[in-house]
Amino acid sequence: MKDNNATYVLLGLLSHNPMTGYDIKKAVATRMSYFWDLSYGQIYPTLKQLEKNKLITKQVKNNPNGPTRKVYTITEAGIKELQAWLTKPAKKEVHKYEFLLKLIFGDQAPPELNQKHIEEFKERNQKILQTMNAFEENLKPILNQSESHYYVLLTILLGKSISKASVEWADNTLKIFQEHKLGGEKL
Amino acid sequence: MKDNNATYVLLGLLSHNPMTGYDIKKAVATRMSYFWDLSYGQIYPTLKQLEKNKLITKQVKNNPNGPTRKVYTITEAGIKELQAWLTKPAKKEVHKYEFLLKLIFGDQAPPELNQKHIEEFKERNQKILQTMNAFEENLKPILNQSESHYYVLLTILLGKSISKASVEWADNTLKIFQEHKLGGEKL
DNA sequence: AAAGCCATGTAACCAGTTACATGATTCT
DNA sequence: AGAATCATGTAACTGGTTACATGGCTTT
Repeated sequence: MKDNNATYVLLGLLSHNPMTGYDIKKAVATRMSYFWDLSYGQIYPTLKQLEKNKLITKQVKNNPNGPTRKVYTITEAGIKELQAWLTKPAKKEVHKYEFLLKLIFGDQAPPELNQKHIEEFKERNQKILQTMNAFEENLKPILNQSESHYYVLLTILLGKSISKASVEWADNTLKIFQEHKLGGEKL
Repeated sequence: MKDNNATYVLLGLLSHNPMTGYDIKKAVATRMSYFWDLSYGQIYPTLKQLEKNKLITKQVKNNPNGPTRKVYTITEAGIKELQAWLTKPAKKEVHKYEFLLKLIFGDQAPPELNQKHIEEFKERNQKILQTMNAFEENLKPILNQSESHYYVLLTILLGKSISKASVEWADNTLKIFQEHKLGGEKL
């Protein structure tokens, strides 16, 4: 049994609801969009492997409009596996900020270009903030329906804080760029 | 010529100073620690390939105390390649928060465990904050020595803002956990 | 004496992306 | 009519990690 994170994302999601691979993709792309990602190239093979290890079971449902849906349900053994993983300390966060890679070598580029990278970073974060706010609004009215919603909310709140801090940094930095430009000097 | 990011990290660093593979590893681990990482398994093969493509040149320096140092210097063609890459828009940021993956499935675990994950996240971010503050202090006195230092500073400031926001989120979240525990209810 | 740093590198592996293939239904 | 969504999946590739190998010097 492989113990990569993809495995536990699937087990975790299936611990809430039986789902198809397609559903899982969508669930990750929405409620985990800020901090995780999974492609079909990971999902389908992992589902197959989890089934083989009896951590999930499959029900093939005939679908009149479209291909047959394969709905997966977590087993007792699957729940145990998930819970065991939860007790292990989390690895440290991994970040890849390609734009910072470009900015840190900014002395090799015209200031306008550096500014453009910062502006685009700002826009990406504003978009994330909007998405997170929308999730939060959707979540609020159903918060009492399931304990799991509280935990989803917590992850959204972190996404919001970080995006907000990122937008603020971008604003401050752009201001500095602007001041130096007005003065006619190089940064 | 491959155009993965490792290539441009090396070109960028070498655009500031001639360096060995070992130096590059250390430079990434310090000034880029917040937003990038490279292993020797990427560095040495990439250096070889960059040399073959004449974007960098190698000087073998005999080293009395230890193995021979291979110092790499960027060429004109290398600078051009770097600058061309800088003009391309940056890909969006990639984040992996394994602890959020554990937290989002927190309904499958005892509250103390979720709390522990948050506390460890907080500690990681406090450590980063300390490191960033130390970098900032080291940078301040030499800020005028080279334009590139300003750009390094900007990346440090973003790292600081995000870590600060993360610590604050952790504090707020832990407070909520504490309140619910005192009240005897489940979260 | 042992741990850690300096300094090189490779091979095997694991993680993750992308492009492709298929095809019906539903929305604009 | 065309685009998007539903729904499955694989193969080839790229990116990145880890473990190993080597060995002297320096610090505790």
